Amino acid sequence: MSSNRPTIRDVATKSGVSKSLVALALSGSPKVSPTSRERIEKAALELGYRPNAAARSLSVRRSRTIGVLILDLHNPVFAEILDGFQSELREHGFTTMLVTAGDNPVLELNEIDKLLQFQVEGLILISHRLPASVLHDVSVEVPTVVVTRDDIVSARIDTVSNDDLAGMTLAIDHLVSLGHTDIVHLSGGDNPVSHLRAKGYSDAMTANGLKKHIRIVPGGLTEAKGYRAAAEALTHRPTALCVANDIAAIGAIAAIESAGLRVPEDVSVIGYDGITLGALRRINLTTVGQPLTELGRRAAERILDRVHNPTTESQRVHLSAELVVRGTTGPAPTS
Amino acid sequence: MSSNRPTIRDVATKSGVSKSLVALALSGSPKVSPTSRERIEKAALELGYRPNAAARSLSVRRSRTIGVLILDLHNPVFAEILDGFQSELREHGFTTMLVTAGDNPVLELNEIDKLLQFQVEGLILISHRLPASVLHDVSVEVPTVVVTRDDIVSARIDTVSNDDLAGMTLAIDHLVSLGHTDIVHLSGGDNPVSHLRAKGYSDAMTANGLKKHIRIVPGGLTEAKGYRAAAEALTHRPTALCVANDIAAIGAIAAIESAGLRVPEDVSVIGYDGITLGALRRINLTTVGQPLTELGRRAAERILDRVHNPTTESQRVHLSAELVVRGTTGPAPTS
DNA sequence: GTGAAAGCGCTAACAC
DNA sequence: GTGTTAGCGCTTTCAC
Repeated sequence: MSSNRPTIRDVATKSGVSKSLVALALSGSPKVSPTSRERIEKAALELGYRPNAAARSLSVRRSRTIGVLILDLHNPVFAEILDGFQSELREHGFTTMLVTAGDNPVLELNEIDKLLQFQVEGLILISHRLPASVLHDVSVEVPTVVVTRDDIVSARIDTVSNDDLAGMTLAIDHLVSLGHTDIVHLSGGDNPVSHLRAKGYSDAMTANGLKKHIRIVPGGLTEAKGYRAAAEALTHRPTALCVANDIAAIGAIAAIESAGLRVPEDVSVIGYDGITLGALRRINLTTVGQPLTELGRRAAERILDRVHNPTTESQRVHLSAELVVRGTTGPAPTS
Repeated sequence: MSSNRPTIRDVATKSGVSKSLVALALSGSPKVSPTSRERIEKAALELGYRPNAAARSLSVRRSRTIGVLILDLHNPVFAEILDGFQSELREHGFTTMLVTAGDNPVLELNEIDKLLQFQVEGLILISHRLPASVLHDVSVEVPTVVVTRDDIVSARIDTVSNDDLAGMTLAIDHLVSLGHTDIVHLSGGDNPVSHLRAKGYSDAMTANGLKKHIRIVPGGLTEAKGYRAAAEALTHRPTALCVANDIAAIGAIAAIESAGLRVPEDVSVIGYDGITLGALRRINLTTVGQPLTELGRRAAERILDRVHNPTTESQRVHLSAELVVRGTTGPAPTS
């Protein structure tokens, strides 16, 4: 189109020097005379020159860009993780290219492909549901770190996650210590993290001698799905609901209340994630908190490491979750 | 580095044809014999060929990318707007490149610069606080649409926003109809949108003959700031709080309750934005709802239009907000 | 149908 | 210090 943006060539002619000298000057090389440098900088400024990243990337064969795929921007969890690595990467001169694919696995793959076409130097994948095989293929091309998921066992993929199994144990032990036995798990649906949490629930129940009480109601990671799952779970009158994540837990609470029951007097509810959403202050949700920002920070650290020495072995970073006791859990009702 | 990603040249040699034929075939040109096409596609697949976006962008001088600057991913408002244009742009073959700058105006400018270096073909700016002069400079280089803000009067910038003035009138009229007169506005701080909403409040109060009751307490757009502002406002015991946005309103409610007051029996609260956050279902916030996804959709429409015919005059799209009466507003207490 | 060649804007040897 | 040159991977005339 009318793309008459000034190029390095324009700056060169305007300041009466060669292209390469402009390049040198603009990259702050010491081997440029002060006079030339000044003239060049002046010309660049007047022209409103802005380097073309595509051209540079093509030439140096480095994009200095990290691609980030986020599952769902609606869940504050992701915004918090993002906080963690965005600034970190920026400090190291990397731009982050952020894409989302809604809830569509095909699009997800598609977006990763686009990221790769842009020659990103690394990939941070947050809570996707891509099969391990695809991830492996991708990781061959570019350093990849997967956040909030540690079920990937590839020598080329780093993972940064909290220990969901241990986290769930925290939740169940807490409920058991309050006297609960009829603890139902509202699952997060068919994705790796949710599978893990469901397993954590079962394991912890078994460890507490409550194997017979294990009951999992299929749910999802959204508020609406938490609501529906809770409504179903309630037909058997459990005394506690252990929910796959905070957002769904909020939905569960709504369901409990519309059933005319009180939280935590009649039913206790515990979530997972530890989002610091304002609205939660009021709900005062008991939950298992992940160090979200730290998760992001560590992801940046891993990717940076891999980008700089591509041969390093992959690492699996585990951060521990902690129990955050607030107002939605209480003693089991003594019916 | 070890960048041995296959190029079009590799595909060419492997399939025994020329570079240009590969390009033609891969772009689906009809003037390629079925035989060649098949061979080329097979080679591309086997090699795992992926076109280099930087090279293409350089060659065709189009990036097919739209840059998006979002103020703060934590506020669900932005995620919803994003939903609106992301899919729209994708359908039209554009990739969106998303950046955030936290709460830092300098970084914001910096990020825009980066976007421009990547040769984005359009810019969508969401609720930034950049001065009009900067915006103007940017809009000269690339089609720009500003969302949720309409105080920009540049012939080259499109705006897509709701009518904050009218929205505030809705809020105040609602409260007045419930018998309230002591209505305090908790402002959103020093940014264009908040200024507008504050003005809307004042205007509407005046229109209702309540000019003397006008009182604005400086706040902010986060839950914490809403909490603090409400705490201050409460010292004068208003009967209603009209808050700059939903998130801050949630904070305000928390403040009211910790002061031992009830919502809405003692104090009514109305927010602004109409976020569909799960947690809100429980709080049941009365608010002025903006058509957020639609706002995003229209932004995409505008940018697409401008990209395709750069000479079109800029437009100012106004969408109307609507009153969403829920549980946090009620009749003024009959002290 | 297919190939050769030029060029997008930049960087990086390499000469001078 | 400064200029020349080649080349990054791709698209796109233009011949054949």
